[in-house]
Amino acid sequence: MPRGSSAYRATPDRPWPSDEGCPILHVDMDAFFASVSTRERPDLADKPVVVAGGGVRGVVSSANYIAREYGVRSAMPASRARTLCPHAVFLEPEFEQYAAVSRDVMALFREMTPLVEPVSLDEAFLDVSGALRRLRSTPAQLGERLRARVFAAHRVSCSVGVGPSKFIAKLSSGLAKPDGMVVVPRGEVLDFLHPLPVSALWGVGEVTERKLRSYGMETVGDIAEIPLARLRKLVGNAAAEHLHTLASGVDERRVTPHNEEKSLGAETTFEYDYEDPDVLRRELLRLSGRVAAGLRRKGLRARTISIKVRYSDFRTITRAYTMHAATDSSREVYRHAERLLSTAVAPGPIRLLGVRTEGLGETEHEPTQLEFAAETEDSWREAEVAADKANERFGGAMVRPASLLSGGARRGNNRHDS
DNA sequence: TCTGGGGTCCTCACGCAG
DNA sequence: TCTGCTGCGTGAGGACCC
Repeated sequence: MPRGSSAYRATPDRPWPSDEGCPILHVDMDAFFASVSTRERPDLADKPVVVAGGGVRGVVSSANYIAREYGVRSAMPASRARTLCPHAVFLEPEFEQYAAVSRDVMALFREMTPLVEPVSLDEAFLDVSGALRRLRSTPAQLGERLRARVFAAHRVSCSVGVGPSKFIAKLSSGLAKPDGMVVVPRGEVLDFLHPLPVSALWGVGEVTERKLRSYGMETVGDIAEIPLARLRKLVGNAAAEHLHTLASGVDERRVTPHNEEKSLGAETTFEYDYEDPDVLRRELLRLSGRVAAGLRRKGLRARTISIKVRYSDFRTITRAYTMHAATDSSREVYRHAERLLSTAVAPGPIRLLGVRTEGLGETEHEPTQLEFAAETEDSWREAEVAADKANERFGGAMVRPASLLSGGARRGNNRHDS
């Protein structure tokens, strides 16, 4: 950007730029997992720290800013991170702790405004338009107050972007990192936006960036200028509309506190590739149980069951089956997943297996016609609900199918298998 | 370098029905 | 009766996000 991101920051001799008409805040925790895992460890304060899943196939979940100076990035294979920064301290992720801190931080946000939309454990959008008068503050003042409160309560820093829309607020928080705040005035959106590289647009990843660059489009301004019809030919209708609108500084998406879930799944990468049908079936049973338990916990049922298989050469396939009636039964999910695996998947060494459920709807306790036909289904479900309660009470998977009691596959980075 | 896990959304192909 | 068109549901795959 011509003015540089510093133009949108406050300095000791210059106040914040105008935040009038900028009610959207994007709050992003700085190197969240690494920060939480090291906040009780002053001995690690000046050392590179990498949080990465265990196993030979783990990837980096988070790296502190010292490790990033060596080129370590999240989603990078842990083996690569070790090569780049051999003296870094590698920590196992502590997901329960991250989730607990995240819950508390989101609760802090909700004290300011009910319009909080969590994006992930470590970031959220806030619409503070209703809170301005009540708290007698401007958006920038609220942003600074939030940052101070989060640090005081949890000793982890966060960055805040303030803007007229979600997209601008999100870009701003990225520029504010680490531990800062950026305000982009409503009247300066296009000046801010147009010099940025095309990859700054939400929805432009590696592939689309390559494509756009190959047609000479380097900046967001280039996207705004190109005729929509030409952009459609390049990236398809929906993406073209989306990119063109964002590049013109328009983003009318609201902050929505409750988004309905569209799918629920679980997958696992094995430490070694497996081909043995018994091992694969056991893993499928475990994954089906986890997914169905998740459905029951959330009061949901699914109509479509799909499985995902990644072969040793990284070729990935999915196979799906849609049922007449929705289910939340582990047994039912497994039955369809197993049939897909045995009939629709070519044999070969497999590194990843996944189960996903889609077409979600809320649980209706009135049994469906088909469930009447399947006389035993209700009693199975009752047994599964009882098992859920036992697992909830005693923690972990205390109650599980007998076939899971021994001889499982060696799994890699199992995030939720505590 | 050798690639996790949990998601959303889009495109395209195909079968089916009107 | 056959063909083309259109809309819809489904399935598969891919790109992208955190």
